[in-house]
Amino acid sequence: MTRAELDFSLLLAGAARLMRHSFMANLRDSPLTLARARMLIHLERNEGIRQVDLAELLEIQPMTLVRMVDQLASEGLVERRTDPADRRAHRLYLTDAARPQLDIIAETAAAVREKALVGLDEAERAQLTAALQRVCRNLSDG
Amino acid sequence: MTRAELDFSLLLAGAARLMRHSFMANLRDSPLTLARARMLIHLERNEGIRQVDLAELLEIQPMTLVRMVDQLASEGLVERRTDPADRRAHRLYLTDAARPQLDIIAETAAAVREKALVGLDEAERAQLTAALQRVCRNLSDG
DNA sequence: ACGTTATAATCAGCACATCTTATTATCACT
DNA sequence: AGTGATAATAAGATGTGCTGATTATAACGT
Repeated sequence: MTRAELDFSLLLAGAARLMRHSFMANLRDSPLTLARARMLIHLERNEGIRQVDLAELLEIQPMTLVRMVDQLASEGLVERRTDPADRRAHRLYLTDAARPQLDIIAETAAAVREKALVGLDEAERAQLTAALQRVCRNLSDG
Repeated sequence: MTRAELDFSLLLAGAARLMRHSFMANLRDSPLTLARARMLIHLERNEGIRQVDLAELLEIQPMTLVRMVDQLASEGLVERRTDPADRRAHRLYLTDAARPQLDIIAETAAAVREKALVGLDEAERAQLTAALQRVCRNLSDG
């Protein structure tokens, strides 16, 4: 661990990079990536959401979401249905094929979390979670 | 903050993404990015390092580093010199033009850190840093 | 001394996540 | 009916990473 790693930005970026490696290693045989998993999870909790609203939830640009939906749709995990009340809009739904993928995501996330948090007790884990949530809030506004 | 954000992997990835946005916003008029900044910082502390060794330090593939060195060299921030003792190898050096960039990096990192850590006292910041370092160690091995 | 193997860098080509700018269809409001 | 906003998308770019193949050089074993 060099001194450079002590800087917060690099430390956070490094942790995220390592976590993503770990996540991907657990998903080697799956069409999923962390970003796609993130999208599926949000979709599970917000089925029927419009693309523009999901993009805002994920804090990405609508066009970025279009591409991700294209991929997930081509893999048969997500379905676009035109909104009957607004023919400009598409509403997004998970397919049956997506359900087992969501289970895999949950297992993978649990495995990565356990590996990442080895040596931290419950209180420390709660503190870390709370601190990261605070960081997200701080960086989100403005 | 949805329930999905509570999952550790997504929370960490989200925090890193927001941090990177913030970092980039602070560097809008610069040729630097977070990855390039990371490389320059490691280079500052290890001038004359060979590419393969820097790649290992950064935990990226040598080819990935070649591209980054190409970019930084084309911007005049980094210089390749052939190793007199091993004509296969290049040793990397910062140019004078890189020094002010390193100052900018330090300022940007400080600004981002302050924005990210608003509302956390010194003890909480130290805990967060320690926890993230532990996470990095945990995810690094294996 | 020579041949094999390992190493350093690079070429070529790809994948993913992300952006910006512009376009099209549709909606909402006046 | 006309104007402006909105939803999705097209087109094209960038940044960050990968794998596999290639070239030059070094190191080692016999």
